[in-house]
Amino acid sequence: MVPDPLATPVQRRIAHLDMDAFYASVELLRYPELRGLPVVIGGGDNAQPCTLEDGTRLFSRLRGYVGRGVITTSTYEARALGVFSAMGTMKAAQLAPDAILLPVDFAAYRHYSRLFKAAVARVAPCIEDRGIDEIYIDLSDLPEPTLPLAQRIKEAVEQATGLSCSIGISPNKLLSKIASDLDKPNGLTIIGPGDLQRRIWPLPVAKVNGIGPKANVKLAAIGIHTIADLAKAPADLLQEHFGLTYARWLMNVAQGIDDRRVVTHSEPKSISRETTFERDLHVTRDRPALSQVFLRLCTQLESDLLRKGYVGRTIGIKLRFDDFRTVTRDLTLPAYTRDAGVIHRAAGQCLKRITLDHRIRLLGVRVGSLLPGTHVAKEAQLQEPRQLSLY
DNA sequence: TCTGGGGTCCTAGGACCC
DNA sequence: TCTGGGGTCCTAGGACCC
Repeated sequence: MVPDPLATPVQRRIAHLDMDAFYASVELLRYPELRGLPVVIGGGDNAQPCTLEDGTRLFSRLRGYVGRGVITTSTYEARALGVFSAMGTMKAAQLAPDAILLPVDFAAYRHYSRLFKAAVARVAPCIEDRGIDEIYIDLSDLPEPTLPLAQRIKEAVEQATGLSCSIGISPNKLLSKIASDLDKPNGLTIIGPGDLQRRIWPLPVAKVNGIGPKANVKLAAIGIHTIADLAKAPADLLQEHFGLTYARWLMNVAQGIDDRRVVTHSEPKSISRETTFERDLHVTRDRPALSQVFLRLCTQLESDLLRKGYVGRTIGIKLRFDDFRTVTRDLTLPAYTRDAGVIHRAAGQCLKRITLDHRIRLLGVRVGSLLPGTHVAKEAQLQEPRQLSLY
């Protein structure tokens, strides 16, 4: 039977679950003696703690950090000192020189990510992955009342990982995402009818997922700071500054309207590798170093594609210059590939199209237009390296 | 004290085809 | 010879997110 498009949509029940200070919390499982201290994650391997013969551990401090790293996560104690995600580590060292610095350990975070997602799935299986530390969950088809259900999910996560999370629940992703942040850490916030004006409207517009720094500045310039301001804003004013599409979306946001589904499966579109150099490299003088990194990125991509089972046919490069200007070039090949040599040659073609008149800060290589590799073996011919020298 | 690495989506212009 | 649309693919840049 065809669903009636005019039928009243059933109220959904969508949860957003966000792990609390995820990377830092995983590190605290491993180093419990750091609980209660300001700790930041973002060091390189030289920030690795060392263990003395008597078993006591020595930790690096932020003081004296030199390099181009950024903080990926900080404990709530470090946040109290003004240290937040994405802040340059050298700046963080100014603010909190005595904070503990730990290196990032993605393998460990991925492990705990799998654990918490599996635990949630046993309670509520309709899950959308939103990265390593957060998910959306569609609870609509579960019979249990919202509050005990949410508590059961939090307990399942705690049991499986020893970690706490914050959950927001509302009829849609937009509001649930905002809600999960309202009572962190270890929060549980349910947004029901009538809560929009009381709990959402007073918030700054930047709390909305999709309003980033640029849009925030533009909104502030026309006197819109809170979501209530946005709700009061005339439609034509918004349209004048943001265009029809984005203006409509903004107006829906202010009314708490969002029809996006919870997407339980998606295929990757691109895979990339990039690196920022410790110092900006000179195109000719540092040629050997640049070439070596360029080749390494391509071989890493080959193994990423192999491990994940994909081939791609759009090869792209990304350069960031010393003035932070970023340029990209890409090239679509006639056949799919995962071969490092093929990627390297195509990326080399891309590189030739860029005027290199500044030192280079970052180099990246990307493979897009991905297809699952097993399918391609039948449907499209994998390009052999020898054939590629024709290009 | 300049700002990581891995992604997605959107826009917009040009090529090319019908 | 001039003037059209529509549709798709490719490319570059930018905003945004975790």
